[in-house]
Amino acid sequence: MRFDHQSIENKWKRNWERDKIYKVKIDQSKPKYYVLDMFPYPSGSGLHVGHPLGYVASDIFSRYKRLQGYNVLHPMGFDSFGRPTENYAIENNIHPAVVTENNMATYKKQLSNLGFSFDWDRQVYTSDPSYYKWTQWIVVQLYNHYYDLKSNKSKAIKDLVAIFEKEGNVNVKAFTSQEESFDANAWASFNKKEKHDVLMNYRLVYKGLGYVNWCEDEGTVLSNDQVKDGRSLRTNAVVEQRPMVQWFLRITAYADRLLGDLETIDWSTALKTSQSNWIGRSEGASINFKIVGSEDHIEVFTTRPDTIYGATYMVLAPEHELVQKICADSHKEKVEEYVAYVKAKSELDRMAEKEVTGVPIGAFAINPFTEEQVPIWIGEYVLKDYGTGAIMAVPSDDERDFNFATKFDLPIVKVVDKSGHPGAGPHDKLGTLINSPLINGMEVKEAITFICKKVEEMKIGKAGVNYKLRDANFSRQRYWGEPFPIAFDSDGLSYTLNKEDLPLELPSTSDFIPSKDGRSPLSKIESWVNLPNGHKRETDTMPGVAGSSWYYLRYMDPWNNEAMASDEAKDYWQDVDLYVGGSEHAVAHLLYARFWHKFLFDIGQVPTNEPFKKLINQGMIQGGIEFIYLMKNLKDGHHHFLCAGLVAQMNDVEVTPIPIKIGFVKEYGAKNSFLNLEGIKSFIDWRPAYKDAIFECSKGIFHKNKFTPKSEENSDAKLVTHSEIGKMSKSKHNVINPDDVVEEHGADAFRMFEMFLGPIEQSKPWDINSIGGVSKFVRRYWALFYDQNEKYLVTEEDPNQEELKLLHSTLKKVKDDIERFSFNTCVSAFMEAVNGLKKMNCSKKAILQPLTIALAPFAPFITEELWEILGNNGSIHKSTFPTIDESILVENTIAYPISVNGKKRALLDFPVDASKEEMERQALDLEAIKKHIEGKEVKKIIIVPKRMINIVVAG
RNA sequence: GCGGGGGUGGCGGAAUGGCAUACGCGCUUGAUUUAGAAUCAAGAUUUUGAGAGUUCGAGUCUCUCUCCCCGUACCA
Repeated sequence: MRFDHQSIENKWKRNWERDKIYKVKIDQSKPKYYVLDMFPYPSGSGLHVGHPLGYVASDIFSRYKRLQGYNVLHPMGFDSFGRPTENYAIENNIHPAVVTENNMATYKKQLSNLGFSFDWDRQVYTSDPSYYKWTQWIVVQLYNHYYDLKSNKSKAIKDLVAIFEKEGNVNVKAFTSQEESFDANAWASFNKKEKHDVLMNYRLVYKGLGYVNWCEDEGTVLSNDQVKDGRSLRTNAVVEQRPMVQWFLRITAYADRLLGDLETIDWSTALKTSQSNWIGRSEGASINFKIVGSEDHIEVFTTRPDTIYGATYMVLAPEHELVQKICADSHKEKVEEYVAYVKAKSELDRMAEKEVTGVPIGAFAINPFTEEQVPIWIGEYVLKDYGTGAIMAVPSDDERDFNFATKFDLPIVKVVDKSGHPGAGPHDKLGTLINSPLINGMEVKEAITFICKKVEEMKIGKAGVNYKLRDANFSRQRYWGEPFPIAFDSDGLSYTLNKEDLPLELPSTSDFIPSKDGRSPLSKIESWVNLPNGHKRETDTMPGVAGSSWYYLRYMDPWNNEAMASDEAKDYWQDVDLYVGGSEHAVAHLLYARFWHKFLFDIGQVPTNEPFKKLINQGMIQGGIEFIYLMKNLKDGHHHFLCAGLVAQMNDVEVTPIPIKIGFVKEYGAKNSFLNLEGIKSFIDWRPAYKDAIFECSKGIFHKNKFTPKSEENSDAKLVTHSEIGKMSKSKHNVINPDDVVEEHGADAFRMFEMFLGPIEQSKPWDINSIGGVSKFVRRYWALFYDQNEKYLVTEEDPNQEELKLLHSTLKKVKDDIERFSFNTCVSAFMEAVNGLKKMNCSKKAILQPLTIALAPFAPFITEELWEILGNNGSIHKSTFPTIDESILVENTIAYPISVNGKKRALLDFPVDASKEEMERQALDLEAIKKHIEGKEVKKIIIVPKRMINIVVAG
C-alpha cells in the first residue's frame, strides 16, 4: 500500500467522529487527568500556524496520559464575547452572534484537521446563554458575599446583616471600603438607602466610581484597545478619562492569598514573578500629616517610616482631591497652570518625562516627629493611583525625592548612616539611624518597627500593607458581553436576579453603538431596560474576563441546567492538572481565574483552592517578514523601489521598508529571498497605488509593465527583499495558514514539525524549509511497513537483542521526555529509532507494534492506520503504552572514555563487573594514555562506574 | 531603572557536573535517473558571549562583565 496522508486523515477523522472515541465520562475505576488549553477567541481570520503549537503539545500529553490508563478530560471551547466580533459586526452589519457562529465553525474545522483529541460534546462558548447563565450566577454570588478577615474567607452578606443588627460593624473585621463604624442602634436607624450603601462597601461586586475612555468627538466610550497615547486609534481624536459609576470586583480582598498561594503551584518563575509584581505587595505604614490652618490631613503611605525625621516636604499627585482645597490663593494660578499642563500630557509622555517638574501650593503640613512645618508641593512623579496619592518626601533616602529637592532647593536632612554598608543604595533597608531623636543608633529594620508602633500610639496612622493591585473595573459600555443580572429601583437601590430567572439573555438589537451619554447600547432598548415593577435593568455588560474566569469548571459538566457543574463532576475532576497557553495571559486571565476559583472554594462550590496545578506557556512562533525598500523621495515623479543589495551599496539614500505579502516572494525563508517579475506584478495588483512605480534591481529596471534588463543575458528581475523575523500578524502579511501545510505534508508531519522546532516554551521562527525532515520521517516510518513496490514487509519473527534494545531505549527516552514536556527530543528519538531499524532492516511486528503505540500521541493518523494494518481491532488511541523492560537496557560492556587531567585521550570497553584495579591497570597500559603520563607522577585515578575514568597527573 | 529568561556549527537545536554539537535543515561528493524531483550512501563545519572561581572533571554550579529577548514602569 502507498502512503497517502490525505485519504488516511479523511478516513480516520470520519471514523473517530462516528465512534466518538474521544468522548469522556466520569469513571471512578480510573484516575482522572485534566489537560486544558486556553480557549481561543474566534476571530475572523482563523488560526495561523502559531496557534496550534500549544494545542499539539497538550494533545500529545493527553493522548499519552490515556495510554497510561488515565481518564483524561481534554475539552475545547471558545471565548466568544468581545470587542473584535462586535467591531466586525458593526462594520459588516451582521449580528455578532452570527459572526461568532461562523468563526467558531471555521476554527473547529481547522482544529479537526490537526487530529486533536478534544471531546467536542463538551464544547462551551461564553456567549451561549446556557453558559453565561452561570457566569451571571457567580456574579450574583460575588454580589452577595463579603470578605471576612477573621476566617480569611468570603461569607454571605445576609450573615453580615445579622451581625449588624446585633452589634453593628464594630467587631467585624472585613475587607471593606466602609470607614465609619456603627453599632446596632445606628444600623437600625439607617434607612433603606443608607443600609444599601453600607453593604455596597462590603460586597465583592460593588458599584463605585471608575474612569472610562471618553471620546468627545465620537460621543462614545472607547475600550482600552481602541486608545493609544491618549487618542482614539480610529479617528485620532483626544480621549479623556471621564468618571462614571461602574461595577468593580473586589479582587484586592484576595491579594494576600493570590500572592501566598503562588508557592503551592507548579508555574514558571517568570510567570509567578509577573503575578507577584502585579499584586505588588509592600509593607509599611500609613501616616497622617496635619495641615497648618486646616481640618484636613494628608495621609501618606511609606515603606520607610524610619526615615520620617528626614521628611522635609510633601508631594501630592496633581489630581489629589485636597489640592484645590488647601491651595493658598497666592499660588492658585501657578497650580492651575501646572495641573492643566499635567492633564494635557498623554500617559506615554508622562512616563517618558525625564525632567523633574512640580510647584508648591503655598500650604504647609506638620511633620509629626520633628514638629516642623514642611511645604506641600504637587508633582507629576507622584501617582494618583498608587498608595494614597501623596508622599512624605525624604530626599536623603529616596532618589526621586532627592532629585526633586535638589532641583527646587528644598532642605535635605541625612537620617540614615550607611557607612557600615558600602555599596548599599538608598532603597536598601540597611544602615543606622542618625538625626532622629527617638531612634538614633537603631538599625533600619528595628527603627521601622519602632516608628510603626509609635505612630499607632500617637493615633496618627498604622502599620499596614499596600498593594499595587487595584479592584477590577468590571463594567463595559458595550453590547457583546454578558448582561448584569441586576436591576435598580427608583432610589438607585440594586437587586439581583434569582437563579430561576437566569440567564438574563442579551436582547437582540441591530444598534451596537453606545448611546450619546456614554452608556451601553442596551440602554437604548427601552422594552428591555424597563421592568413591570418599575425597576430598570443595569445596561452595562461584563468584560471578557467574566466568561473566561471559570470556563474550565463548566467543561466538567457542560450540560447541567441546575448548577454550574454537579458536585459529582467537580469531585471527580477536581482541578486542571495541566494548563497550556500563551504568556500574554500571564496576569489578567490567570489572576482573575484564580480569584474566582478561590471565591468559589470559599463558598463551597469547588473542592480545591487553586484552579491550575501546572502551567506551561508555549512560545510564540515567529514568521519571516519581507520588505521592499521604497525611496523616500520621488524620482522623476514616480515612486522608486530598490533592491536590498543596491540599498546596501548606496549610503546616501533614504528608504522606507514596506512589508509585503510573503506569497509574492521567491525562496521565502532563505537568505536572498526576492521578487521576480511575476512577484512585482502581483505586488502592483495588490497595491495599485504603485502601478507606475519604478522597481530597480541589479538585473534591470521594471517600469510600467516593462522590464529592461541592464545586460542582455538577464531576462528576469531579481528584486532582493529585506527579511526580518517577527510576530506573525495580518499587518505584516506573513500569516501562514495551517490548512495549507496540512494539505501538503499531512497533519502528522505538521504536528511533529511544530514540536520539532524546539522547546515548547521557547519562541522560535517558523522555518518551513525544514519541515522536509519530519515529512521524510513519516514516509520512512511507513516504509518500515511497505517497500517501494507496496509489498508488506512486517514479519512475525522474534526480535534479536539489538532490536529489542533499540525499541526499549526509544520507549524509555520518549516516556521520560514526554513527562518533562520535551517534545522536540521525542521526535529526535523516533527519528533515531527509524534510522536504526532501517539500518538493521528490521520490520518485525514485535518491534513495530509497540513503537507505533508510542508514536500515536504525536502522529495520530498514520499510527491508527498502521495499527489496523497490523491486524488490531479498536483504536490505537485506546490501547496501552508499552511496558519498558529495563533488563534489556542493561549493558554487558561499557565504553569508558579515559581522560588525563580532564581531557579525553582514549576510549576502552570494560565489562560491567570489571574491578577498579583491572580498569586502572588496563587504562594505564594504553599507548594513547602512556603518551600523556610519561615522566609525570600519577596522583590519583578517578573511576566513576558506568561513566568515565580520569587520570590525574602532576605538572 | 527593576524583575524574568537566554547567548552552543551556516541555521533550528541536543547534552541527571562525566565522550560537546544527538536529531533535523542547509552544504559537498557519490549511486540511481535523459534531466529534475524523490530515494539511498558517504562527508565537512565548531570548542559552548568574555573573564575569574569551585571541582579529578564545568556548556551545566558560583561571582564579575557583556550582549539579546520578554515583562514592567517615577510603586513612595
